[in-house]
Amino acid sequence: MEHYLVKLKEGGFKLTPRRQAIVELFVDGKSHLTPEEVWGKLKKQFDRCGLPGVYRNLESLVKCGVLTRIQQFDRKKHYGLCSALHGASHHHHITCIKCGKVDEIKDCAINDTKKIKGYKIVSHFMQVNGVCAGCSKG
Amino acid sequence: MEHYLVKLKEGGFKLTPRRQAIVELFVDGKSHLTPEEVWGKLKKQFDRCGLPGVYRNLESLVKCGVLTRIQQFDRKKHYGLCSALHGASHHHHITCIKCGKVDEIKDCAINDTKKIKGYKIVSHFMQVNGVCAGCSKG
DNA sequence: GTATAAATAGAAATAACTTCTATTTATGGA
DNA sequence: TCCATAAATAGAAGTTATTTCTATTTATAC
Repeated sequence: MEHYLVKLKEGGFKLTPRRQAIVELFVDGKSHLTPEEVWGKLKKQFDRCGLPGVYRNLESLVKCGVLTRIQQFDRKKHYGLCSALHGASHHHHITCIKCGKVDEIKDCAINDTKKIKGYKIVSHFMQVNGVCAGCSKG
Repeated sequence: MEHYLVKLKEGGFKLTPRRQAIVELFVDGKSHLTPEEVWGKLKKQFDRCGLPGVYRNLESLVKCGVLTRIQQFDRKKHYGLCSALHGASHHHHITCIKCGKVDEIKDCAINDTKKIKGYKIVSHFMQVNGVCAGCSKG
């Protein structure tokens, strides 16, 4: 938890109660959330609480490396905790389609210096969806 | 071109002028397009032409395997030609960020029978963005 | 404490996409 | 070649997620 708040400050962002609460949601919940879901949970803690603020904070948290955006083929934004400790070691995410848990995949065939089919690679995105050990048992 | 129209019919879809024109756009343009972009080009060919029809047709073309959806981190849908001949051989896409050209990547470390970190893999998505040979020269 | 810029709520606006209804059209069979 | 049918269509209206705007509040550095 501490670690994430440090990242926020390092990114030049202020440490507000809203932001702390949002980070806590992700740390405790261990799942990925949409802005609306975050808002729903946040409203329980704060009397007055605006959805636009949630959107802005989620993007701020992405900018300073606390969260990562996750692609789903719906029209919503999805965010998950980016738990790569100590900076930007290259990794992707695997998401449990039952409970929403997000884990990391460290090994990845792509790296941005490699060339594929004559393309100079600029960036890449990978996401794996599956059922986690816990949910498989259930 | 012919090949794609066959796929449409095989999928139980009618072969309408709209659909042929849409497929042609992708075949000729060799790039990925948003529904709005498709609509813009289509309006030049057809006097009356509705945007909802474009959305529906693009989804139909995905269903029969002619097009594939491509993820970008904007709020728009993106479609590209799915040029895997003769059925669903597993592949991903590499997109040129300059000209929008889409190519295929055949080798992929992930396959859906494998297990990662205890997860039973259900599906995965990969996209690579780069600059193609042609655009690198320019 | 106080000045400052950043963060905030709430309202209003935007943009992308979807649904609905009536009309038109591709297609397979007579 | 004509006809019946279900599918495809346009255009209008609706929906939903996200963004912008304005005035107010608040974290932080001094």
